[in-house]
Amino acid sequence: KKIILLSERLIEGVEEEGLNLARLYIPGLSRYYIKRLVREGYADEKCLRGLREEELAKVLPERLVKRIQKRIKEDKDDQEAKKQKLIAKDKKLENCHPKLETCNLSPEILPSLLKTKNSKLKTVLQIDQHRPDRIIFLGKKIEVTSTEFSLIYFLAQHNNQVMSYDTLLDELWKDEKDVIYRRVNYHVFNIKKAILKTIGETKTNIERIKKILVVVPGRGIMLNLMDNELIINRQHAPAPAS
DNA sequence: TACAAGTATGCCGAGTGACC
DNA sequence: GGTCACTCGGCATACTTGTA
Repeated sequence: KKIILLSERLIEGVEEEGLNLARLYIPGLSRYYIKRLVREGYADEKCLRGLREEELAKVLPERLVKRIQKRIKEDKDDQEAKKQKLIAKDKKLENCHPKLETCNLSPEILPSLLKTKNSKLKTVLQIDQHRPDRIIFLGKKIEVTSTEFSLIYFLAQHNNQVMSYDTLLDELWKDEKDVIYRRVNYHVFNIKKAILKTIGETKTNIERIKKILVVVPGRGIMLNLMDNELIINRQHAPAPAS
């Protein structure tokens, strides 16, 4: 246990007290800033959650503060969404399978009994909120920048919906007034390039990427995946064997 | 712990090519 | 010819890393 802890410290370059913060994998939260946070007594996500923006800004640069606040907000929203989803699922199960009610099975087990054939389809895109430095495409890790991650994450949250340039600009650059659609294009292009570089720049792959990251001329951009082809993880996921 | 140097990132301007 | 998507090079800034 001590050796595991030590190697984790070596990898992250922080003291033991800073490991909880390092495990958040927030881009820009380097060992230097982790140390500053620990020194101020903010050693984990819980501490950060209780902090106001102004307090965080005393220790960290504004840009990093915004990034942390955004992560905390998304975590909160996600927990709420999961709760609602579970409630809805339970209700659905009660209606469709009245007999199961009498089996004393937990709500966690019930859904697995009702899996459809579709759930066996291969995952195309996997996004882990705690690893904003990469996405997983067809089982392969693809490194992305924080902006690229935010973009793909937003598109994934609105899978199969054309997101207009205005919406994307509002969402990703809400504090800036002079952003132009070229920025969006630039990052979309970078994502495509990174994916193709990893999976291979063949004609088939190029076509496939075009069908998945659809640019609708004059309207916007859409992520086009089946529900079962897309996984958005909010928890630590095991690394793929690539 | 602090700082200098190196690296990564984000952005813009400009250019190209495809399509209508 | 106009519009749009894509690409590249260069620059400023933010961030990371090595080290005294």
